[in-house]
Order: sequence, then structure tokens, then C-alpha cells
Amino acid sequence: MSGKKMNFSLTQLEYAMAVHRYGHFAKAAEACFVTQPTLSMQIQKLEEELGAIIFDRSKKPILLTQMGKKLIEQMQVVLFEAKKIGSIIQQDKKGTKQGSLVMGIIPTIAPYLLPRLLPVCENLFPDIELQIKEMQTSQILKALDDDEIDVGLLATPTQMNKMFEYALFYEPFYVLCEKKHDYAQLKKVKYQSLGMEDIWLLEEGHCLRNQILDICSTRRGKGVQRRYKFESGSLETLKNLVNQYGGYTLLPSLATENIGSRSQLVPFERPIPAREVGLVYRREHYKSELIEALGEAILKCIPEELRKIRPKDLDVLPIAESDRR
Amino acid sequence: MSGKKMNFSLTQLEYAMAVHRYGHFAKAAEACFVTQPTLSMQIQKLEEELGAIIFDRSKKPILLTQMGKKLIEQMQVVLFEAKKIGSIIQQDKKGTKQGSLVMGIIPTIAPYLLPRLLPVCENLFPDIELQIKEMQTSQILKALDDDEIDVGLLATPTQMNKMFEYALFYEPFYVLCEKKHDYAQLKKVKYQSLGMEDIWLLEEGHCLRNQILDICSTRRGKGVQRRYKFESGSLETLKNLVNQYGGYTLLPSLATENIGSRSQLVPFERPIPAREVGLVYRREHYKSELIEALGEAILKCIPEELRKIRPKDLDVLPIAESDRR
DNA sequence: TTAGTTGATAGATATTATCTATAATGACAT
DNA sequence: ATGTCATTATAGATAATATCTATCAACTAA
Repeated sequence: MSGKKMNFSLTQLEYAMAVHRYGHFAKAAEACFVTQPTLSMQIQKLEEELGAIIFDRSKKPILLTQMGKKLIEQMQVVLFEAKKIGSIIQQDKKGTKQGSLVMGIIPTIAPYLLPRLLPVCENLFPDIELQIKEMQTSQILKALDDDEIDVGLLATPTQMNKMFEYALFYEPFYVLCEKKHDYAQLKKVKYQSLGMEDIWLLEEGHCLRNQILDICSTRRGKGVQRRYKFESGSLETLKNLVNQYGGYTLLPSLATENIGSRSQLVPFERPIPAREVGLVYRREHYKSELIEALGEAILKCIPEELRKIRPKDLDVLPIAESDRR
Repeated sequence: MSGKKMNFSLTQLEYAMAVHRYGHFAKAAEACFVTQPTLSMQIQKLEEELGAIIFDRSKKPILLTQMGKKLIEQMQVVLFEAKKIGSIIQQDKKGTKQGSLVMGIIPTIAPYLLPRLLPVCENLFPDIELQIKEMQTSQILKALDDDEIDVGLLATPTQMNKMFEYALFYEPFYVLCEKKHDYAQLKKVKYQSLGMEDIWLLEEGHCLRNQILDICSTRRGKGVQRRYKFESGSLETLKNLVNQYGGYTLLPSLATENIGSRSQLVPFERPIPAREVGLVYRREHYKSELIEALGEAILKCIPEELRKIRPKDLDVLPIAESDRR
């Protein structure tokens, strides 16, 4: 019954408001940036559509009819509520400049980047509430998909075609071993020579674990049995393990500060294994402007030498299929 | 700042609501009686216009984005308020069948018509609140112009081109005089023979007064001095005056019941002077349907002989210029 | 892979908003 | 009354846009 289509437009309501406001078609038309005939016709259409006369054109200035009074009041309400739609967006777009942004970061980056990044953000976007969650790659991708976080910082490329990817920097790996370890005697390590016997690994779920397994896989085929002594949840634990019990592990560049006193860092020979670190967000994300600004901020706060590294000097590892879900 | 034009339409909001409701473009399109591509494009346009993605099309059923949740809520409000505009009208249109109608009636009709009309209306429109004001012609025309009354019942034609006129019946005049009066000796009176000496008149403002003066004006030019003894506010008083003090007056047909015992009614010879009685309302009045029904009701309740009188048998008097303002 | 489902895109067409130019209306002064 | 002015309405042309049909592209499930 009441479900008949509404055949009037918001524009018509605005025109009506203008005529009411100015009491004069020509002036109202000017205020609406249209010509007077346009306004006349649209008001007529509106009146016809509603089946009621809104304006008493015989008065100067033009007055509302009884009916028009009631109608214009409600039109006011409609337009006010309609404008709110726009302002909901704007408010959230301010979220671009002074709202909130939720970011997921993988655990092999977060502890090393955040101490640098947070002060910079504090400075660049004083009004933005940056909320950060430490999450593994698969969790980040799901959360992005479910629209629960705005952006993820992780090893790329993800190959997720729903997502927009934005490579930030390339992070080479280093070998960390005790000073007495064979590798420590070398200036540089060939990654084909890495063995599985005494490597410390992250536990499952970390994309870095799979990348490292990838690096070591060149020798894995040679019948050498894996012998994982222990699997850790964080690189810091790995560093401690190396320092205390010997063996070795691989560290991404940002994690190479503050190694133990009995440990030594050894770079790779070319091609240097590395990972690409980038921002990922939904292709249609409306905060993309802010996200790009965040990317700039991240680049600003990493060490300069890292920033300058180009992928052509590296062997950039993809992330494992299993980390994508 | 926030005054940028809203470039979305109510239709688009309805489409968005439908997609949200059905979680499915094709079904939503069907429910909106448009094709699926139409819906797709309009939703895209809406999203682009707003600068925000509303729907997450990768989910089945289609879900709202974070932003979409906020937006759809507000869209709901806008549509609700917009529908109210329609229902304000409908409610008032019911005012056509069960609302109120304000009518102005001139004092030379009201007392004779109302006792007949009110019971009929009671019957025909039991739910209509008929509000009646006794007003003089000029007051009625102003009140119509100011949209304070819906319709006027008065002597027509008014010649007001903003108004819509609807002639109902033709009301001949009669002479009322004491039985001993010269006129009482005649079967019929020639109106050219009417004198001003002993006529009782209504006070100024009544259109009937001017019409009667018009009738008598044929002899006025002959140097006979007007000698108004008294001017009355109502025809009933005139009737009493004639009955008590002699002299004569003119009465419209409806007022000719219940004359005093010493008085006599004398009809005119042709051409019989008469007035046209009709309804007047604003050309664009949205209650015109009810007003016409009211006209029918009035015709139904006047005496049959009056209803049958055609203007060709009469000398229908116009109303005076001075009564129009 | 191969259908089947579903949303997006393309091009054609119909509708509608808007424009310019002009007419009709009403008020006011001569 | 009559012409002028101010104001709104109308007409016809044009530009913008909503909608259609037909088809494509992406994803799902057999």
C-alpha cells in the first residue's frame, strides 16, 4: 500500500527548500545554480508527484500553502538526514587524517619496526589513533578479508587478487650463529651450504619459517634428516638459543640488532636470500590515502641502508602457499 | 564546506537497501523491478559518489563493509523520513474523506441552508468535520486567498481568476411587504417599479445589499431621494421590521419561509431578478474532490423547485465590485 | 577441466533534467 | 483603460543519465 515508488528526488526537495527560503523562484534558482525555468518545472513536477500544491505563487514573497508548511518541514528533515550520509563518510575520511587505523603486523617484523615507527607516526599523524595487532600472515589476510583490520604489514607478495599490495622494502637474511660455529669462520655464507642439523626454527604459522625452510631445501633433498630440537615463537628466543646453546638461525635484517655476546652475524653470498616487506589492504579501501602515508612513514623510519636495497641484488622469496590461509 | 551537492538519489538508496536485504544483486534487482546490471551500476555510482565501498561482494550472501554498516543505517533513516512526505499527503487526502473542511458562507445564505445541509452532510460524510464560518463575500475571498478556508459558498460569479467557481443554483428574489402595502395588491411586481422610500436594506458589506440596490437603481436616477430608516445585519431582522413597521424588502428564495403573519410575499414579473449561488475554491485546491461532493450535497438539500430553476428564465445579478475586496 | 552461478561491462535506447527563448500573468503607474 | 515592469510558466532543443539486452569475467562446485 504505502510501498508505491517515490518519484521525487532529493534535488527537487532542495529546490523546494530554496523557493521557500527565498520566496522567489528566480533568486532560488540562482542559489541552486540552475535557471529559473528548471526550478519552475521541477517544483511543478514535485507538486504533481505529491498531488499537492506546496507554494502559493500569488503571494510576494511566495508563501507556503497549509499543506506546503507540513511538507516543507518534513523535506527539511529528509535533507538533513541525507546530508548525514555524506558527513558519516567525511567523519570517517577524517579518520584518514585524525581517525583510527587498525594494522596487523607479522611477529617477525613488529618488535623491530614498532619502536622506530611509533614515534614517527606520533609526529606525522598526531590525531590518528593507530591500533596495531601482532598477527600471522594467514590471520592478517583473513582479517583483511573480513574487514576487521584496515591494513597488514607482512612479507609479500601474497598473490591475493582481492588485495592491493604495496612493496616497501627488501629485507635480506643473515646467518646468526655462535662465534665458534663453522659459519662464523666465513666472511660470507653460500645458502646452498646451509644444513638442517643445528638450525633453530620458528614454530609453524610464521611465514618466515617456511621461507627459511625454502632456503635450506637445497640440501634437504640430499637425505639429511631434519632434527628440530625446539621451535620457538619469536626471533628473540631464537637469538637467545643461539647465544646460549650454539647452532644457528636465520634472521631478517631488522632483527639483527642486539645479538648476544657469544653470537656472530654472517651475511650471505650473492644471491642473497631476502624477503619483500609490504603493506596489503583491500583493493577498494577508502582509507588508501592514509595507508600510503603510513607506507612513507615506515620507509622513513627504517635504516637508510635497508631502504636503498633493490630487489635485483637479491633472491626474493615468495611466501608459502600454506601461509595464505 | 559541507554544502557540496548530494549526487545520490533516493532510488540509489533503495537499491542499496535491497542489496543489503537480499544479500544478492539479482534478487534485489528483481525486488526493485529493474535488471541486475541496472542495480550493479547504480550501486557502483552510489559508492563512487560517496567515495566509500558499501558492499563486500566477495561474500555470499553479500555483506556490508564496516563503512557500509554505518551508511546503510543512515540510508534507512533517510528513506523512512522520505516516505513520511508521502504519508503526510495521504493523511491529508484522507482529510478528503474523513478529515476536515472549512467553509465560509455568506450570512444571507447560511441561516437558511445550514439547517438543511448539516443533517445531509452528517449522513453523506460521517467522518468529515465540516467547519463553517459565516463571512461576508470579501472576507471569504480573502480567506480563500490566504488559504484559511477551503471553500466559500456565496453569490457568484466572483470574476476572481485565481479561483475556481462552481455554480450550484439560482435563487430568485421576492418582494416581502406588509399585506396593506401597494405591492401586496399585485400578483407580480415589475422590478422597475420598486421605490427607495420604504425599503429596508441590509447594512454595508452584504453583497445582497448591493444587488438589491442594483435592482432598485432603475428608479433611483429619477431624482427620488434615498431615505434609509435603518440598516439591518440580517434578513431575519428585515423580515421582522417589515412585519412590524410596514415598508418592504427583497428576500432571496431560501429566506422566504416563516414570514410574519402581517406580511406578504410577492413574486417578480419576468425578468425575475435573481442571484447565482455557487462554491468557490482555489484553483489548485487538493480537496476539490470533496468540495464537489459537498456541492452535490447542497443541491440535494435545497427545495426541488429551486434546484430546477435555470438561469435563462432569470435576470442574474453580478456581485458588486466593492464586495470583492 | 566443465558447468553453473553471479556480478561487472558494453553499447543501444528511453527517460529526464536542464538550457535558451518566449509567452502569459499580475501589479502598478500613467 | 493601457503600457511597462517584474515574475512565473511554457516550448523546443540538447545534454545527462537510467535502464535495457547481450555478453563477459570470476569464482564455485562437480
